[in-house]
Order: sequence, then structure tokens, then C-alpha cells
Amino acid sequence: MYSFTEENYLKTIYKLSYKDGSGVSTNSIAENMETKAASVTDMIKKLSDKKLLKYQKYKGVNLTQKGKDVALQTIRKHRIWEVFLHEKLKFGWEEVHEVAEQLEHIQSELLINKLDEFLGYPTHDPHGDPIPGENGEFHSNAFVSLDTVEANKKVILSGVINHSVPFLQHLKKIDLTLGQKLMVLEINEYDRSLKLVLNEKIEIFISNEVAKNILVK
Amino acid sequence: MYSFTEENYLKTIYKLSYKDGSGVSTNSIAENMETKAASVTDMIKKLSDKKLLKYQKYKGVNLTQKGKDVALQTIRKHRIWEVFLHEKLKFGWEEVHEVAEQLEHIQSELLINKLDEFLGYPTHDPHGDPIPGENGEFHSNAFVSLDTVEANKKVILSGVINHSVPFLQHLKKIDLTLGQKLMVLEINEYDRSLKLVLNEKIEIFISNEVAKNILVK
DNA sequence: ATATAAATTTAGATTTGTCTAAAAATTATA
DNA sequence: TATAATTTTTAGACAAATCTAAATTTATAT
Repeated sequence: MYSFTEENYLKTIYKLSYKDGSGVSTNSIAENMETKAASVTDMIKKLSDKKLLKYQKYKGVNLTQKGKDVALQTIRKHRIWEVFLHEKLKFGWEEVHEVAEQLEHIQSELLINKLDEFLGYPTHDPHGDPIPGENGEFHSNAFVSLDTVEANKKVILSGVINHSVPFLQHLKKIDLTLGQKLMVLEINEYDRSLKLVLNEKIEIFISNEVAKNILVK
Repeated sequence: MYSFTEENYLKTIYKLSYKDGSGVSTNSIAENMETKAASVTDMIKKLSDKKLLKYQKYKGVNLTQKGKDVALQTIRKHRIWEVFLHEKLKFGWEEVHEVAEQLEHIQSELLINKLDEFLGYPTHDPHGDPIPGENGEFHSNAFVSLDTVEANKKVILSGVINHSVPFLQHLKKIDLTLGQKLMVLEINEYDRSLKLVLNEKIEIFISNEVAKNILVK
């Protein structure tokens, strides 16, 4: 139906429209897709002709409902594949993204629905991001970042804000994984670094920078 | 490493070199790939430049070892994905091919090896075709077609020669599936049609045309 | 308000894979 | 063996997605 490239543009624009608000700029798309602004302009015209987005020269773009639907279905496929790779094939959570970037473009409604069933209809991917439903509905997750949690409150690690490989590898190294039970023991005034206790046993220290990028509930 | 298209050409040429013998012709490649002879000539030149095959104008092509390796890895990936779709996602054996045609081009050594492990290192796909190993070795299967089996010999349905969707649907309809135990009860002289018994219980009749396309051991 | 900087678009070229139509080579046939 | 039929290749064009360099529009700063 839509090409690999078209799906990637729509997915990127969808994500940017949440970060940047309405009227996503040519340059921000170009940066995110590691391509040139001129290429983005070309593709935007094509997507506009197909009624996937609204475009006014020099004013940025906004997805139409049709464009959002395609973006959400691509995100849905990406996240379901990530669950498969992590849960069934035992990929590390820092390894799943790259492979899912390819798998998300496989065209088969049947495939993704059967995979979803096989995985028991997961609601979140291995980074804690919610998986849109068949009709694009989100289970909004209402997580808060760990640096806003008060001391002595028990929480569960439920997601990350920074999805980069180095960050995820760091968390893995200090035994912080999705679903981990933890409690903030102490918040240092000076640099807002935290002392945590994992599973009511092990104590670890993390910087505020790390805490800001961890989501808990 | 190699494009979707290049992998498909190599896979097709590999298969044709078994059917047609050495010096696979431009036209037979074109027919098999549902494209035009001129396009094939263009692609052949490209693959020849990359040392994936030997090409002499008007004389057809032969894969180099490098070309065979790529073809075999693509076939390996295709068949492992078919096993996954059939065993884990419960696709019918007539449905797996089309989706596997896409999945076979996903680029990740790690993925295919982990999937292989997850599936318990299968040796054959859902049509009974052998799965090449990581180094391209085949478990050659020494099956015989059902129309050559003598009466009262117990055999197991182990593969098919005709892979078409209508043929596979027909077999499904008359309850003939891979692994099925069966015995030839009677061979009609007139048209060489067969009476079979399945699982020592149900009796069915099949034409010689069907029997010729079933492999057993 | 006007000059300068930054962002965006256009023009024209490139790559990959495809095609049609015509030319050339090979194979079949009379 | 010469001619016809078939196969294959070449030449030139096209669509998708990209790029560079130049032109244009918008934003910023004095």
C-alpha cells in the first residue's frame, strides 16, 4: 500500500507533531530522518498529493486523519515486533529497535494480528511505550519520571524517555529493567542524585540525569 | 548488504539452475520473476559486476560460489520464517509462502539464528523442503513421490512437489497434511488413481495427478 | 526598517530498477 | 545453406527517492 519510505516519513512526522506541536518543520523532519531538507520537501509534496498530510509552503506540515492512521499502524507493528524479539527471542531491550525498524514494514494484516494474539495482546513494548490498538487507540499510561517521586514510595520501573542504546545498556548494567520494583531511599539536595533500593534488597546510586529518563508508576 | 531485488534474482537463478541445468537463460529468469527479458539483462550485468554470477552474452548465467551462498542464505531465511508462521502463528501451509517472501529479506544474522533456536532448529519447512544450515549444507531428504509407492506399505507424508496455493488447499480439504501416516491400499490399473488409508482409519481416493505431487518417506 | 542569517524550496542531476521498441545474435527450418 | 523465427541485447525513457547548489522566503537583529 505505502512504501517503506512513506511509512517512515509518516511515523517521524507523527512523533514530531507531539514534540514540536502543530506545523512540523522541514528541517526537523530532515534531522530526524538523517536526510536533507530538499529531499523532505520532495517527499512532503508526494504525501500531500496522497492526502496523507496538509502542506503549505514554508509553513510546515500536519498529518491528516489518514496520515495518522498509517503512522499509528506502523508504530503498532514496530512495538509488537519489539515485544516478540524481547520476550520470545531474548533480544536485549537495547537491541530490539533496529530490527523492528525493518519488521514494521512487512505488509500483512493477518501477520500482525496473529503475532499480537501469539504474544497475548501486549499493551506495552520492552521500553514501556504503549502499543496502539487495531483502530489506533492508545492505552495512555500516566507514568511519571523517577526524579519527581518522593522518598520512601514504592514504584515499578515502567518505561524510559531516552531510548538510546548507550542509555539502555547502562540501565541493564546496573540491573534496572522493565517491571523492576524499586523505592527512592534518599534524594541528595546538592545534585538531585538518588539512592534507590531494588527489590527491597540491593541499594544503588543514580544521577539525576538518569532518573529524569526513567518512567515509573 | 544485497538489495531485496538482488536477493530475489539470486534465489530464482539458484532454483532454475537445478531445474534447467547450467547456463540459466534470460527468458526463463524473466518468466519466473514475472518481468521482462530486458530488465533481466540489466540486472545480470549488475550481479556479474559484483561477482555473484558468471555471464557470457547470449549464453546464460551460472552462479559463483558467492552467489550460491547468498541464494542459500535467502532460502534458509524463507524456510525458517515459514516454520515460524505455521508452527507458532498457525498459518495454513498454503498461506506461509507469500509472507515469507517479505520476511526473508530482513537483514539480521542474529535474528535468523535466534529464530532458528526458538523453533528448535527445524530441518524442514511446512512443505517438507529442507532448510539449509548456516553454512549452506542441505539435509538431503531422499523422499519418493507417492505414485511410486507399492501397495500395503506404510509411509509418512513428508513433502510436496507442487507448491501452488490451490494444490495445498486441496490437500488440506481432504485432510492430507505434513507428517500424516498413510498406506496405499490399492492402485487402479486404468488411471493409476489410488485408494489410501489415513491413520489406519479413514479411506480416501486420490488421482494420479495428486499422488505424483506428494512426497513420502 | 533594512540588512543579515536561517530555513525552505526549486532546478537539475544521480541511482536503482524497470519498461518499450528496435537491433543484433542465435537457433530452427525449409 | 539461406531464410525465418526466436532469443537476447542495446538504446533510450521513466518513476522513486535522493542529492548539491542556487534561488527564494521567513525570521532576527541592529
